[in-house]
Amino acid sequence: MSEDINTGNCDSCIYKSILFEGLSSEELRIINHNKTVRIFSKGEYICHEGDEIKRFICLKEGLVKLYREGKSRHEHIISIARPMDFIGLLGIFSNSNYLYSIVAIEDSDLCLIDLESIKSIIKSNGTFALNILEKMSSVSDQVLQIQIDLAGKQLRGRIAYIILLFANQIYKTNRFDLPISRKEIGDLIEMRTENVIRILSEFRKDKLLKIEGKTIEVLDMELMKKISELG
Amino acid sequence: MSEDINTGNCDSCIYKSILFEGLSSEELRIINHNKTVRIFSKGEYICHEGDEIKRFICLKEGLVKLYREGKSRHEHIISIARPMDFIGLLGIFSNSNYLYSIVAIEDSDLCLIDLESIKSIIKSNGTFALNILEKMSSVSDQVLQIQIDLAGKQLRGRIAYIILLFANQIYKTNRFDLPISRKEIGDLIEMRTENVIRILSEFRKDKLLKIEGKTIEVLDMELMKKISELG
DNA sequence: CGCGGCTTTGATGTTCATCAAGTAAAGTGG
DNA sequence: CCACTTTACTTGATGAACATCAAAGCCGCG
Repeated sequence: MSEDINTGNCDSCIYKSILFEGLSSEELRIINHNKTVRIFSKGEYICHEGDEIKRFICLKEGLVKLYREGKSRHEHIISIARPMDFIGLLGIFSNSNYLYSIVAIEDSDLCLIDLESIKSIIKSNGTFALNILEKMSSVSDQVLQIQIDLAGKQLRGRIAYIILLFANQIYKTNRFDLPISRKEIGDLIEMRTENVIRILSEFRKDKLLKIEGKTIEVLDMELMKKISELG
Repeated sequence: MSEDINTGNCDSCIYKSILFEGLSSEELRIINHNKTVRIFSKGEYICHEGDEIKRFICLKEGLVKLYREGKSRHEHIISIARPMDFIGLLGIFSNSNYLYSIVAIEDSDLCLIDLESIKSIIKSNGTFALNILEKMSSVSDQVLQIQIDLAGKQLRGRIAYIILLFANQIYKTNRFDLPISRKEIGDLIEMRTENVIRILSEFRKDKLLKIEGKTIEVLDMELMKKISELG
């Protein structure tokens, strides 16, 4: 990783006040000296399923997908994560190797912090420990919640659910550019590409959505919510 | 809860060496004074979806199911948990109220520890904090893993998966009594009761299983594994 | 310019939920 | 303890939902 850089100190980091609040200057120094900051290009792997977990992954800017290769079938996307989603916490304290791969789906700005340093600070700083605990609990909840929500729905409901997730959670606007392909949507909500397309077309014909390539606009938010909930 | 009791000190508890190892005698005293030990009968609720989370739930003996009421559909069982599964850790640090209900499906021996006491010890004891972190990471992983595994399978594969989970993970024997009804199996792996029965019958006809009411015996473990993986 | 991956639509068959109907088992009240 | 009610279990038939197959247009990239 010759292109690794270590610029800026943690004072200017968005995570300073959220994750590292209350750390002593010595603890911050440890973090600062054991981190790597780097931009990952769209499509680049941040970690591979099976790799040893050595660093705590912090997404500062961008968008990533976290997925697992199915043994029998195609890949299954577990989560699309933004900064502040703390997706890097998933499973890192119970496994020595990653159970999934993480790939940048937009150019992304990452901070990789040595995991042993994090652990040593957890041991010495209870407030930090509780903070990490809360974040981990939260990210696990969120990811699990989505899996459970999707499990009970049929295709139209799943598409509505994921469209709303992009519109309300990720981009916070009715009109946005899908960051992933139709095929990847299928991998995310467990359905065939053809059916993703078919149902998007149906929603277009029913004036629920306006679709231009990757650009989606939600026209009837209320009906969309109903389909998502009941579907 | 007039029947609450607080018998035995933590020294004789199965969790002593696993969860509370390294606690000072003062910390153990806090736990001991802020816990409630009680037997919950089969069918009894341990917590309800929506209840405020006040206590850390420790399953000492027995079997519980953790589930969520679907808004539109029937209930969805998230996990069947034994002692040592640390199911009580799911979501308790990120929510003030339970996202699910927990019910005893066998007579179960529980220890309920005041959550604030646990949190205060986390703050003062880093090793304990890291220990909790590992257990939480582990239980989240396990639960999520099952949801993801099931998502990609069709009915025969799901039934095989859940039968193997009971045989290998929970009871660790080829022959066991199902602790839940056919309907509950359906709620656990997201399929209709009728199809649970139908596929169990198929497996019986194909000499994969021997079935007598609730008693199940796996006759062909290898083929079962294949169906589970490929299904 | 041609190749491969993404997108789209249509046709077809499989998988599964739903409906229906009946038997067995388990709890309930007199 | 027995009639009664309810709940669990089981099988078959039917249609809806969905995967799969096929074919063609599109787009970006070497």
